[in-house]
Amino acid sequence: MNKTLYNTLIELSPICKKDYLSSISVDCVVFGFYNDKLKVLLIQLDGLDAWGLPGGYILKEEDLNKAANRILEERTGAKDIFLNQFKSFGKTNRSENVFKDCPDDLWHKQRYISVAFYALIDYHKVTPVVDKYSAACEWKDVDNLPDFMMDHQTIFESALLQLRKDLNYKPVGLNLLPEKFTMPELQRLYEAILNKELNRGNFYRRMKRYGILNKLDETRKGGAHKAPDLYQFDKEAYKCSLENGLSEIW
Amino acid sequence: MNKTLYNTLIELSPICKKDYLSSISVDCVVFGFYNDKLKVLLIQLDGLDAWGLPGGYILKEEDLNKAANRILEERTGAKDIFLNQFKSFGKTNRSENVFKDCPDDLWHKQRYISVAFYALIDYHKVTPVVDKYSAACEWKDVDNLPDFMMDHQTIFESALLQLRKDLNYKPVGLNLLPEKFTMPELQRLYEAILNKELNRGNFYRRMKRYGILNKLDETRKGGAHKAPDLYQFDKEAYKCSLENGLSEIW
DNA sequence: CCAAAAGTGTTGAACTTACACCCATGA
DNA sequence: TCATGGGTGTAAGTTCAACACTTTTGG
Repeated sequence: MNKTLYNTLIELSPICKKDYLSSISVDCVVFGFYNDKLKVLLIQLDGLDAWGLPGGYILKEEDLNKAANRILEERTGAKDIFLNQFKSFGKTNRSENVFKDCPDDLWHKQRYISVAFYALIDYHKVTPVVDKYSAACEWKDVDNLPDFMMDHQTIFESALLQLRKDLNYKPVGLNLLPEKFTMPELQRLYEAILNKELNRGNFYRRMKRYGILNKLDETRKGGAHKAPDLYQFDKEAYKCSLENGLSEIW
Repeated sequence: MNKTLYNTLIELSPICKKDYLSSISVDCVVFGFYNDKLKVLLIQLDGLDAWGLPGGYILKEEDLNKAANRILEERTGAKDIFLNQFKSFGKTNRSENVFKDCPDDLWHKQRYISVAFYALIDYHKVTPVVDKYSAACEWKDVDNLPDFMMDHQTIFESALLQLRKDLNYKPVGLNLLPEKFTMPELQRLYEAILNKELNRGNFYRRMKRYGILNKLDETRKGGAHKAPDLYQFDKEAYKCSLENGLSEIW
C-alpha cells in the first residue's frame, strides 16, 4: 500500500465510522457486453497490484438495495441499474492482509460481512469513475482477468455462476444490449455468458417461443453478408417473464 | 412486551455488544416434513403475540456459515444441518416497533441487516429449544401460519419460493425424510413443498431418471393396500447432483 | 456468380402429459 | 372379493440436438 492510500484511509476513517453501519459492506459484480465479450467492471486500489470489485458501505438510515444502487451510481454514473442480490460473504479471514500495515482501529480494517450483488448494464451507458481510494476503474474481459484482492475472485465466480443459473428461468439482454439488436447479437451475448457455443436454429426457436421479442421492419445493413433482422424486447412481456420465470419444471 | 423479556434484554444487551458483530443478524427458515405436511420452526418472544424465525447474531471471530449452524444447533439440538443461504434483508424499517419501549442504546433495538438461510431437517431429529428470549418454539404447518413479527413473513415467503426454485435443479429429500422411504412419501414431500398435486407415473419416472435412488428389497408393510417399495438415497449420486445440478437448459 | 452469414426446415430421440391397466393388500 | 392405492405401460404431443437447405447480402 502506498502513502497516498494510507493517508486517505486515515483521513476518511472517522467520517465512515460516523455515517455507515459497521461490519457490513456491499460488493458489486458489474457485467457489461461489448465487442462480443462479456466484461466486468473492476477497480484498483491506489498502490496495489490486485484488482477488486466496486463496493461500499451502507448509510445508517439507508435501505440495503438503495445502498447498492447508490454505490453503483457513484461508480458508473448510471441510474436504475438492474441489480440482483445473490449472496453474502462472511468468512472471518476474507479481507486478509490488505490493511495489515494500518492501525487496528481503522474503519476499513474491521471485519466485514459483504452483501454481494450482480449488475447488468449497458456498456455504453457507463462512465467508470475513479474515486478517492482507487487508482483505476476499468472494464475487463471475464476470460482474461487480473489477480483479485481479498475474496473477490470467489465473489466474482459466484456471481457468474448465479447469472448462468438465472439464464435458465429469467430473460437477459434488456440491460446488456442496445435498444435494437439482431438475433446473432443476442446469441453471442448468451454464448459469452455461458462460455460455450449454441446452435443457431435452436436458439432462434427458443427465443421466439419465449415471446419477449418484437421483430422490427428493419435489418442491420452494412455487414458483408445477408442483413439480419432487428429486434426489440417487448418491455411488458419481458417484465412479466422476469417476474414469473421462463421455464419451471414442476 | 412483558417485563420478563424487557429485563432479559436489558441484562443481555452489554454482553451481546461485547461478543457479537453489530448491525448484522442471521435468521433461519427451518423446514421439516411430518404427517404429509410441510412444517416450519417458529418461536414466540416472551409476551408477544406474533411469531418469528429463529435467529441470532454472529460472533466477532466466527464465520457466517458457522454462525448459522451454531444458532440452529442451539435451537434444535441437531448438528450438520443442511443450510442454504438465500438472501439478505436490509430495509431500514424492517424491525419496526418490536423494541419501541426499550432504551435506544439497547443492543437488540439497533438496525440490522439480516442474512437469511433456509434449513432442511428431519422432523424427528429436532428438539425445539425455548431460550431466554422466547416463550415458545414450535413446528407450524406452512399452510396455516400465525402472524409474524417484523418482516419475517417476507423472509419466510422468500425462503419457500427459493426452495421451490431449487427443486428445479437440486435433489431434495435426504434431509427431510427418514433413511428409508417410499415413492409415494417422496412424492407427497414434493407436493407439500410445491403445494400442488403431481402425476404419479411421471413423478416415478423422473425420480428414477435422476439416478439418486436405490430400490431396497423391502416393502412398507402395514398399510391397508399394496405394500409400496422402500427406497434409500444413493448418497454419492445425491451429493453429486447437489453439486452439479439435475437439469440445466443451456 | 461466389462466399458467408442469416433464416428456416427436417428428422429422430428424448421427455412430458394424460391416461389406462394390472397388481398387491387388508378389510 | 372388492375397494384402494402402488407400480408400470402406452400413445399423442412437445421439445431437443443436429444437420441440411434456402435466402440475402457485398464484393
